[in-house]
Amino acid sequence: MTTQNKSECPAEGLLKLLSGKWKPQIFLFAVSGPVRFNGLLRDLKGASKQSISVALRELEENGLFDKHIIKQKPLHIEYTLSEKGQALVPVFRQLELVS
Amino acid sequence: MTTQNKSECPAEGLLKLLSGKWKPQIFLFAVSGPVRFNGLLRDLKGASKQSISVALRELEENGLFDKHIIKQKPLHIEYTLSEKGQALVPVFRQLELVS
DNA sequence: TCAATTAGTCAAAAAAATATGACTACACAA
DNA sequence: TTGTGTAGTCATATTTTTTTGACTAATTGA
Repeated sequence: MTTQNKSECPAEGLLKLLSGKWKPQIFLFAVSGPVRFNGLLRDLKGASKQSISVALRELEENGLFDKHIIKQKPLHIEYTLSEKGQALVPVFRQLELVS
Repeated sequence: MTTQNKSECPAEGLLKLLSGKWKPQIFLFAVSGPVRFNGLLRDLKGASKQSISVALRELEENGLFDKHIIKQKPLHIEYTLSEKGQALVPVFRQLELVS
């Protein structure tokens, strides 16, 4: 750590987390249902594997998404909104109203 | 414009605007009262003139802050939350609750 | 008139975020 | 055993954001 970040806006971390490139879109997709790596790669025109990978990891590490390994038939991984993630949905809606 | 940005999360622009470096802190200060360029330069340890200048301009251009030229005694400029800016305060509070 | 305070701008450098393209590894079907 | 789909990683560009430091310009106090 540097010298220490005194004060700070409490919402800052969350704002940063949610504003990265592709994050809002990924979040929006996730509101409608589970999201998958390759699906996003197809749907988000212009997004790279790397970006999607990083976005999903960060969203998961910060507890907004849950990562589920589905051992069924095709064997794949699903990302879904966690409870904390769900709690953000109304905040997003409010944000839209302000725009 | 490039090819065109189809879809998009409606809150995306606002998220981007608010998540830039120093922006959340500046916003937080503004909730307590008018903010000024040199005041922020003093209070935000590590922030550069440039960053503050850009942040204030962007917040103003996007209608979150109002810029007032105070012709009184010391003659200075004050930035205050606009109505739209005020409308964001409860959103920030909600955001804090989620964290 | 000299120095400080106000509020910036500008070009260039440094740092951080994203994209590119190659590569890995497992499962399944033909 | 070759090919397809799954889900990535990694090193290296490229792009964007932020910082640095020099400079401007008007106002005020001494």
